[in-house]
Amino acid sequence: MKLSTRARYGTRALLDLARHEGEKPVQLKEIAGRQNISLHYLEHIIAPLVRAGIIRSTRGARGGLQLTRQPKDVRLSEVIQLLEGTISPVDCIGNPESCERADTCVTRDIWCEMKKAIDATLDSVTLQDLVEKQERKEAPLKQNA
Amino acid sequence: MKLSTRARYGTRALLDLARHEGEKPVQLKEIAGRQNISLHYLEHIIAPLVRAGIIRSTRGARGGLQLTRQPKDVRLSEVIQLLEGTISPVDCIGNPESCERADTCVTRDIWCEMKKAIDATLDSVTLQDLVEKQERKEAPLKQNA
DNA sequence: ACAAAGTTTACTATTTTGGTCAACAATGGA
DNA sequence: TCCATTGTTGACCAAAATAGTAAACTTTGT
Ligand code: FES
Ligand code: FES
Repeated sequence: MKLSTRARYGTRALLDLARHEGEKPVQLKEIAGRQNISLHYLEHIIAPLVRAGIIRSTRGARGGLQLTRQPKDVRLSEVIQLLEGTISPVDCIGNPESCERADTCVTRDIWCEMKKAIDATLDSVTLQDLVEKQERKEAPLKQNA
Repeated sequence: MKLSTRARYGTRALLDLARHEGEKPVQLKEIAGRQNISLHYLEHIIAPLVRAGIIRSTRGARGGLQLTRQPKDVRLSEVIQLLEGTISPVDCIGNPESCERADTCVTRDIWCEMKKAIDATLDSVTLQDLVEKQERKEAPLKQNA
């Protein structure tokens, strides 16, 4: 029950992108540098997000990445789903055929509830939430003043 | 974010044990047979449960396994914890040192909430719940009569 | 044309998972 | 006492997933 580095790096990259977005696209290289993630590896991680249309990319000189939606409209549930492939603790949730006698299996119901709990948690958080949280954490002096 | 077979097999084995408990110990061989799990593999899976004292084992002729507590006092959270090692989606929940700058990391907070959600779900289910659920599923005719 | 970006494919090393096997230890019964 | 039976342990192994590297390729602005 571990999250892969893809999910963690990807989320951080997306958060980084959200925070540094402006008129101009943000280069993958910058994100990799700031987040201390291998550029080559990050390319692989970002790919599914681009394919899914969460990120728009423009190649060539002065190219880079941009979010296609506002951060408040990007839920972590969707992000993790794309990065992790699936969040199901067991395969038979998605396709009951993977286990024999899935219809009489009682543990399956429990794993199913687990998935729901995870989904609900991730669904309640948007990229905007993360951005705001980060800003609060990075400006503690202002809070105390 | 997948559960290992150890967690799934182990839970099923424990459920099987709870259902077939009587005066005499239940043999690992029987459980393996009923649940269609490799005996040798199941030995390894059961081991941490014995070590943790959830199961009492007696060796030798006519030996076998017995629960040390009533099924209603065995929570899945504890079982999965033992079988899976940890339920944390990331290491830095348990030991914050594993990530650098864990104190300013906002994604960590999210993963932490995920863990809480999972824990809560598993904590709300006991072995007894599973047994009852199973019995309801296996006797649908009686329900309809 | 050229340099600067992202894209894609191929490859690799390491770790985790999911087992198997065999020696061993303890126990009850003949 | 000895043996069959049952659980315990540690060594070992193959396959898959994970994490990462490298390089060729495509697109685009200047
Ligand atoms: S049906 Fe898949 S775990 Fe039981
Ligand atoms: S501190 Fe561990 S994920 Fe950020």
